[in-house]
Amino acid sequence: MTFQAPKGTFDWIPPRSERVLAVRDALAAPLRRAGYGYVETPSFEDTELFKRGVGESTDVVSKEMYTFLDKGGRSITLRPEGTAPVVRAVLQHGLHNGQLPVKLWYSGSQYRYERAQKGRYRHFWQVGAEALGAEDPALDAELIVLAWQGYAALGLTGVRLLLNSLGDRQCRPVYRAALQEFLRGLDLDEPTRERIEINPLRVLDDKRSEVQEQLTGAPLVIDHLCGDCKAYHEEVRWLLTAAAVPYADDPRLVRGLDYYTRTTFEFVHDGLGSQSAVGGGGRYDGLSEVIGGPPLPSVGWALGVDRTILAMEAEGLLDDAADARLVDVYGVALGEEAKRRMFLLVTDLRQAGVGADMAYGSRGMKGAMKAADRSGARFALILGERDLAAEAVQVKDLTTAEQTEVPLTEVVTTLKGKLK
RNA sequence: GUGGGUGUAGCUCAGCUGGCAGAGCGCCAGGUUGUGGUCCUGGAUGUCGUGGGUUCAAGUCCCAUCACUCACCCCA
Repeated sequence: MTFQAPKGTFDWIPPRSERVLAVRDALAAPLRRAGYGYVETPSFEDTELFKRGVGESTDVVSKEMYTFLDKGGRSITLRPEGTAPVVRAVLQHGLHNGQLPVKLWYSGSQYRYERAQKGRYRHFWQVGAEALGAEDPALDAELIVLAWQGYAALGLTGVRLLLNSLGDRQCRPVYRAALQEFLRGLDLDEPTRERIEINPLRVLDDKRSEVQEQLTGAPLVIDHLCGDCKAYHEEVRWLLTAAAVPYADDPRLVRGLDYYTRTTFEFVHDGLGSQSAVGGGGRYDGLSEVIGGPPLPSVGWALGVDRTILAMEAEGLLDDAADARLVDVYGVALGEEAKRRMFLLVTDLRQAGVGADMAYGSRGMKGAMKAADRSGARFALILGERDLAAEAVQVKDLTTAEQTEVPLTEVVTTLKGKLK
């Protein structure tokens, strides 16, 4: 009997798993430099938080949540997204009672019950950022710039930024009604007709060509923005241009979650199979109130870690051989006494900050050297009876095959010097 | 939830109109009893996804089932 990872999930294993850490670090670094503090929230929350925060009309809530009753009869849901939990944490701890905006970032697992395909899994990882409690286009622009810098730091060149505004509580309802009227006149299937009444903006996102063809004359949000929203949007665009972040206006860009208002954006890439977004976000001025808090206009984004790795793979940015190289030094000991001494030597090296591994088990010289080679280490340390007698170790450069004898007492400093 | 494709060694896959289970890579060992990578030789590993059916005989044909995968819907 063997087990496998649950349907729709997968494992990160070496060497590729190194990229998970690297991507998280690269995406988080710009945030830390911009004053975002780290927040970690539970992987599960009260189901009601998502129902109200994300919106009952969304697919995420209506069919993609992992929901169960705990032993106390409480309805619990594995988080399908990170924003609502962060807002909940901010409200719970009163962070918004201090200086605003509250700037936070997070990194963690998300769960959605969906049919898996390339770039879309039931368990996935995101790095997210939220700036809460301030209505300022500079904040929207700041977040977009920080995400852009994160992608750039990873070497990605194929990420494109799509930008739109969804309006606010003044202009959005007017637009919504106009769009509904237009959509009701189209020839659409039943599920789509239902969507017109529940969440009409999402119809614009339909990928089917027979639907897209009919949408050519659809009213656009951008034409219905009120004066405030228009000015806000123009300022965001101006700041992005000034910061030299290229973007494309996409008047059809909408988002799947109900809480978005005004600024909406998506980072897209062509290497994700049928998916297109590596990251996305926007402004959510009404979310706090929806879950019982005070008005707290905010903006944020979430970037998919596994999708970012897919994008990097598509651009040929992954180097498995380099990722497999974990140590710089590899010990090869011959005989029991030498092995004991090598164990201490390797421990000393690690203590001194030098990555070191050694051959375990009962491999012969040849096998141990082979292991040294496979480890990707630059140097092999060879220690046998002769060397022990001489109180020395053979240091072999595996790239040049050059070998020198170094006194045991000097090995650590010698290697530290060579690896500088 | 719906549709297509694929399940054979650790990995990538071949296996024709049914007739002894295969290759490459990887792994282990030897060639070299203290030296890796290249090279040579040898070796181990399979419930051919699972269950049933047809047949003298099934990896191969039929049915069912499960898994994986890609796509739709939707989304990071």
